Amino acid sequence: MSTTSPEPVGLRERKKAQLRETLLNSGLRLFHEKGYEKTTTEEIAACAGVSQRTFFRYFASKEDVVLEAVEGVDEVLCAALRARPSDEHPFRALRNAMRDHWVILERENLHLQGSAGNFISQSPELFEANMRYCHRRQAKLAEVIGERTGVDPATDPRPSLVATVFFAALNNGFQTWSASGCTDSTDGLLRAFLHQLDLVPEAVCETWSTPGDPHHQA
Amino acid sequence: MSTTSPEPVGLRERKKAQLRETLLNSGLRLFHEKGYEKTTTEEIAACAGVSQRTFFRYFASKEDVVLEAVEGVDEVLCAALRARPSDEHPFRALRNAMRDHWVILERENLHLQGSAGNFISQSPELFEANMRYCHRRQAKLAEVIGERTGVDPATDPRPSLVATVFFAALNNGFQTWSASGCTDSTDGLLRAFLHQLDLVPEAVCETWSTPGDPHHQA
DNA sequence: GAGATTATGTCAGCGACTGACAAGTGGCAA
DNA sequence: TTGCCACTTGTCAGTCGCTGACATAATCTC
Repeated sequence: MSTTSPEPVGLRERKKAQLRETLLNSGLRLFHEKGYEKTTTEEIAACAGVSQRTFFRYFASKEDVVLEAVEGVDEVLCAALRARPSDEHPFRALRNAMRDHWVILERENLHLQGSAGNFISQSPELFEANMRYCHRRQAKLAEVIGERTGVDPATDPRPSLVATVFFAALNNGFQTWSASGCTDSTDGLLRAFLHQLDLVPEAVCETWSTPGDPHHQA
Repeated sequence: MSTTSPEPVGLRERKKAQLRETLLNSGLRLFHEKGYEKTTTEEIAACAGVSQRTFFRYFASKEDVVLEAVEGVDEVLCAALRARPSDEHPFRALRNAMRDHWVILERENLHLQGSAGNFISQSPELFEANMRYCHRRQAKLAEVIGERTGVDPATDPRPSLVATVFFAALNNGFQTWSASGCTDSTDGLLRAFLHQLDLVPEAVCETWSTPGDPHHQA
């Protein structure tokens, strides 16, 4: 794995971590093959060679399998955000981190988390489910934004607001992308994301361009 | 009801509409009394004097009962938005429509939809569920924004982006409001909403105020 | 190697939700 | 009014996500 986690020492802990990953892989693979809805938790468990009950001892819900994968992706995004110059405006930094993060994901595309991100993007079935995660995910992003700007997300609502708006724009981008056929795999999606992010200022404070001119360059 | 719907003519249709409303009222009342999670669909059905199966013939899911009520509230919001001067910036108009809409809701507070809105606000249990509706709800808002600005939401992504960001800010406001005790019923919530909405420009494009000065007047 | 922890399987059960079938009710024409 | 048709409803059985309880088996500790 690319994510740095402390290596478990005992045999028991090693087996546990191993089973968790087996379950995760089984779930993602089945979701990819048959679709999220058509995959049952029993199948995931059977695929990993354990009982359904054991599956639920490792994952609180079926959705959590997806969330687990997404969190891996988010870690890369947070790292990319931390790497941005600290004088960049938070939202702009997030936008640029998104672009950087995409490159990193593509570079490490062999990793599971990366393919999980793709698979979520490719399955409109998961779009709504993905939205549900956002408010869990935004907390982490808000944390990093708080670090960058030197404010405490617990007292200042702005970091989480930035994160929330960021995900909102992403969701919108995903919608337009999937509405427009979503033929190309990842490149078009990134473009859609960046496009939405760049439209946000106009959508909330800048001059709203004339209706006769709906198009404009990125 | 405050919502204008064509009166059903036949006895059959009238009974149907009546049962639908009975189920809706039963659901909302039980949610309010026992909480959303602790209310079963069987109880709602029994409370309305029908079988569970019949409940699911009127509502696709338990969540849809809440959505139904929220949609009533959204209609008021859309009307308030239409009433705003057309030269107002879409996001600003939405923000002001929110304030107007609140007044209307309070004035018609005896109506069911209004109390439903309150009840959702008061139940943190429903916050996550509420988020799920947003992307259904935003489509309607985007429609009205499209009317106002003279662009087609199907081709121009900005109306739905405005709506998405609007709901994102609202969600954030709800979070901070419920995190801070949520003692006052509705007035504090409106203030939290407006506060978040007013922070959005700063969060995405304007100057990010210094960390040493976390507070600022509304 | 014995005893205490911990992980797992099995089983039974709840609640949301669905399909199928039978029975009741309203609408309408002869 | 009668009789037929469409529609609505209840009942039943079943699926799936998810959980608690208990017994068994694996691991860890001494």
